[in-house]
Amino acid sequence: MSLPHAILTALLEKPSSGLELTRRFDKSIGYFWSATHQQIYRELGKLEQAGHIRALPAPVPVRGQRKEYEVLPAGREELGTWVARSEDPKPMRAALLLRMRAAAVVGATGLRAELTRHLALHQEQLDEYLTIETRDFPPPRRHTEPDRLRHLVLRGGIDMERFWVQWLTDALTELGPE
Amino acid sequence: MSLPHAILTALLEKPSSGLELTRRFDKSIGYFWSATHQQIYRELGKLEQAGHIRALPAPVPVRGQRKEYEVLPAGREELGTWVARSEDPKPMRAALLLRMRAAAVVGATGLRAELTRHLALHQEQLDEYLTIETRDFPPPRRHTEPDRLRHLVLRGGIDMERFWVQWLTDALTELGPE
DNA sequence: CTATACATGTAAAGGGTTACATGATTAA
DNA sequence: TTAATCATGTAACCCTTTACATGTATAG
Repeated sequence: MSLPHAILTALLEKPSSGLELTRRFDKSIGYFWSATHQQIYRELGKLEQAGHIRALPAPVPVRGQRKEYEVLPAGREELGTWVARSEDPKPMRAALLLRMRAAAVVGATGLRAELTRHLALHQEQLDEYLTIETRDFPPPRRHTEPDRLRHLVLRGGIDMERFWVQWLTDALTELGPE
Repeated sequence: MSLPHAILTALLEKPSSGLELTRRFDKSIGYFWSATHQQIYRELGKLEQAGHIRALPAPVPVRGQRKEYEVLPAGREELGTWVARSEDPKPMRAALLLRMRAAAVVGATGLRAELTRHLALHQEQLDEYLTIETRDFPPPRRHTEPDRLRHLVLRGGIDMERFWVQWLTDALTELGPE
C-alpha cells in the first residue's frame, strides 16, 4: 500500500497532473518506487474518491484535458499516519541472482554478456544520480532536516547502484573471460 | 515470470515436496527470491501440467499426503533457455526510502525508531548469511564453476545487507539523537 | 482421544504490467 | 489538414498476499 502515499508525497511537493506525476516517478521518485501512468491514474481516482486529494476546479472537465490535483488536509493527515507506521523490509527480488543460481545447475551460457550489460546499465544510473547530487546538494550543505532527509534518500539510491556496480565487477573478474 | 524458474532450479538441486520448497525459499533461495506456499503449490500444478516436472509415483494420491516432484527433461531445457534470456534490472522498491521522503514533507515522527529497527533486522540477516558463507564456502575454495556461481550469489545477498547496514548507520548518525 | 505439527490446497483481493482506446493541442 | 505529441483513461492478465479449509501423522 505504498503507491498512494508516494503520490501524496509528490503532490505535496508540487501539485501536478497525472502525466507530470508519471514523469516525476520516472525520474526522482523512481529510484525507490516506480509506477506507470495507468497505475497513477487509477490511484488518483481512488485518492479523489477518498477525499484525500481534489482536482483543481476546471471550467469544463473534458477527457483528454489536463487535470491538476492538490492534496487536501485529510490526505496530509493520512500521509502523516503512514510515515509513523512500522513495516518490515521486504526481501529483495533480483532475477539476475536467480539466473546465476540456475546457471550453476544448467550451465552459464551467455551469463557473462548479461552481467556486462547490467554493469553498464547500473553504471549509467549511478552517474545520473551523482549528477543529481552535485546539482541539488552542492558542498556548502544546508542543515534543515527536510534537506538532510532528501539527501539521505538520494544517497540510498546512489549506494544501491554502487553495490550493483561493485558486485557485477567482482563477478565478472571472478568468472574470467569465458 | 521468475517463480517457475526458481522452482525448477530448486528441484534440480534436490527433488522436494511443496512444503520443503517453501522452507528452502524461506532460507537459501529467499535472499533473492521469496514465495509463499500458496504460490508454490499453484506453480507446481502449472509446471506439472506443462510437462516440466512430475510427481513421483505414489500408491494412492491423497490430499494432505506428501507429494514429491522431480524435473523432467523438458523442464531442464526450459530453464536453460530462460538462463540465456536477457532481462533489464527492475528499479528497486524500498518503502523505507519512500517513508523518508514523505518525512521530509510531513515531519519525521518516529522515523529514527524505525531506522533503528531496520538496522537490527538487516544486521541479523547479514550475520546469518555470513554464517552460511563460513559453513558452505570455507577458505580452501574449490574452483568448479558451479561453486563459484553459488558463492557469488550468496555474496550478492551479503553485500546487499551490508549496503543497508551501512546506509542505515549513516542515516542515524546524520539525523542525530532526535 | 486429543492436541499439535505436517502437508496440501482454495478463494478473494490487491497491485503491477501490457495492450489498447480516445480526445485535445500544436507544428509542418 | 494531417501528423505528431500531449493527456487521460479502460480492460485484461498475471503475480503476490492474506485468510481460510481440509486432511494426515504423531506424541502425550
